[in-house]
Amino acid sequence: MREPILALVDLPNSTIRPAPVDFRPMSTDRTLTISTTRRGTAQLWSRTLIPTTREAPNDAEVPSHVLLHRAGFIRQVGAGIYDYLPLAWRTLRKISDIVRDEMNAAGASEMLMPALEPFELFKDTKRDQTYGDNLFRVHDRRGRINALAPTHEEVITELLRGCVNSYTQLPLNLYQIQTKFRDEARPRAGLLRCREFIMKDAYSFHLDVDGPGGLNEAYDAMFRAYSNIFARCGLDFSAVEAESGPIGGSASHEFMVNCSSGEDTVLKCPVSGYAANVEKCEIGLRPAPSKGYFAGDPSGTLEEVHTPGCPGIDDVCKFMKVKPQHMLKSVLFKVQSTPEQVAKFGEEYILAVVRGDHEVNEGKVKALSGCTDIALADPVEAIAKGFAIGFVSPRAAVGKKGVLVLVDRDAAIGFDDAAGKSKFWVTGGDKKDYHVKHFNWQRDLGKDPLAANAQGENKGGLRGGDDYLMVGDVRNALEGDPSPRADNTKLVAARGIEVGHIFKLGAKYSDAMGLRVLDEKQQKRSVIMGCYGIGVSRTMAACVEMSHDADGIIWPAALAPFHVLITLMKPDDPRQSQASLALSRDLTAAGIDVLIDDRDERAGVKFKDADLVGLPIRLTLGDKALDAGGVEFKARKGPAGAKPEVVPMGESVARCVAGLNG
RNA sequence: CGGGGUAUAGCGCAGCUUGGUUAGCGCGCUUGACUGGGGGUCAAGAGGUCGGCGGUUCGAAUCCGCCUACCCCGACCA
Repeated sequence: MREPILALVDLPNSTIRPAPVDFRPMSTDRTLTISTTRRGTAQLWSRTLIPTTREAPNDAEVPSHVLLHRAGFIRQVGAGIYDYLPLAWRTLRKISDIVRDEMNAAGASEMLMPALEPFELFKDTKRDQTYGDNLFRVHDRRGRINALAPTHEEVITELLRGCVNSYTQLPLNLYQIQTKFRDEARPRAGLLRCREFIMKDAYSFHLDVDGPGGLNEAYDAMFRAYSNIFARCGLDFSAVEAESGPIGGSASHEFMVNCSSGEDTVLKCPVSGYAANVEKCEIGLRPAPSKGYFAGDPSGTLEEVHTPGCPGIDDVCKFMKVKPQHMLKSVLFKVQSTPEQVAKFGEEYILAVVRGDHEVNEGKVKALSGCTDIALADPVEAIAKGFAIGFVSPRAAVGKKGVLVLVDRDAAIGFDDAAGKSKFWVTGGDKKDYHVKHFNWQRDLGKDPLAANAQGENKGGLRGGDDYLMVGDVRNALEGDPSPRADNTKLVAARGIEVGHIFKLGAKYSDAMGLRVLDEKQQKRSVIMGCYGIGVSRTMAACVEMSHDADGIIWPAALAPFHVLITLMKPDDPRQSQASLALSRDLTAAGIDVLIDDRDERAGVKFKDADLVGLPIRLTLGDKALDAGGVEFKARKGPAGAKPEVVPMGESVARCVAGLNG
């Protein structure tokens, strides 16, 4: 067996398995000094676990999954469950450290809550329902149900209820970095959608929304902190307006790592800087048709077409040889009324109509209708009410009480200005297996819909209101749509991976759980909350998605598990190993983390692994460079065929520092 | 939850259609020799409940049934 490199540092000869190396600088002065400067760490490749592989498992498809596996960062344990090996854990720690740094600087305090929670807590906020099957349930020995926490709003609100009762204790911002659990319907894409993942979640508490100490102030501080965090991580990211989703609340922003393989679509205005998730994105002013909405003669006689087994737009288009943009898509929502409301107004529905090639946006339907509590109608129930699901047209609403029709601007066209003729519409036949062509708004809804609206005819509408039909924006924005923030500017689409999300929650959780404080006027007031999440493990994967090449990962210096890899050409050679130890001492003293590849492998293997693992700088120590009194310096990120450069030993630390900062 | 697919050594795969000695191949691993700056060569090895259970059969990796796990598309998704 070859002489271990470690024997170079006076170690007892008796140790078979080498003891940890003392990488501290040799000094005659053994006085302990306290330093606030971070010292880098050094690690021998042969004495840690970095199981690189030439091939990835067949299961891995996305680049981050393949590369994190091949480079020895992660191993899969089960669906959506992974081991974080030493390199991964170092990177995760680096992310967490940056997160802590910025959260603390923004006035938040770190704490830790349990992963296991009594199930009752989720019943209090009805999230046992809204989270549904995504909530992991655990039965204990007494048959009680516990939840594995997917997030901690309930726990922290409950905590605060017990210890905060005066406005003088607010505002507060508390956070934790912890493993979260979600029983995802379909875990996928390696670390990007897991059932167990590491997350930073923060919760802020306020007496007011506005003013000093208010929610808006904390929200803005978190927005800045998040921007700092992702910038310091070295990520290319965008902050975009977002839908707040089932967690509830008003304003919300997502932080997206810009990456073509991302599964979220964002739309950006190149002029104003406005950016939003496709689910949230507003659409700017769309030019109204010259003759007005719904105006235009029929393109022909309303004609029924037998379309057996074609409930979907695609099926009909194929069957009838018509383009989706000539179809009307009608999507039925049911208003979620209380029993009292049902007694007063009956069952109520909203029919959203968009062009066949567009998608209905539920948030916009809520906004335009003024109904915040709606859900896709149950097909069976809807059919019983006379809506032929799959074959519904706007005509289905005519004559029915308690139905509001929302028509997207692009679907409310009667005369096609661009084509210079009446619009040809295909839509549902309102009975199973039939569609109609030559649909015309004015003729087939009985009268000019907007005029009928104004005159209170047609007897539709919600909650006794007058409108039975409204025209507006009820569809998802698309690339090329007008920007809502700049004239004559089109929205541009981009893909991203969500790594952070901040919300203004309001009093949703505090009201549900009775978290109230006494204000200066002795009044009980609901506490206003915000919550702020960062997917730590997802950030690591997103970084790899964003930054890799055919050879492997390319880590930004801030997230690299080690900053510098010293590749020893001949670990057995005393001159080389001695030089590597001296070099690593100097580097760690300068705060640089060093991995020394001391394996007895061929050069090719070591270089391939170096590229795969992707540390920012590789220093190669071999006879060539040593004879020249230096070390070879090569940046991982750089021109593909760049020749390594020999740097004099004395300048190597400075070069590394410069390379890492640059 | 709907649709599709896969399961054979640590990883990637062949064998199955048409059942039949000891289940193969590449990578990796161990030992040795030669090598030594981009996954080297040669030699000798170790490593398998063929995902599980049941059935058919003289005989099952192979045929049949059930189950499980994992992956992909969709639905879903702070």
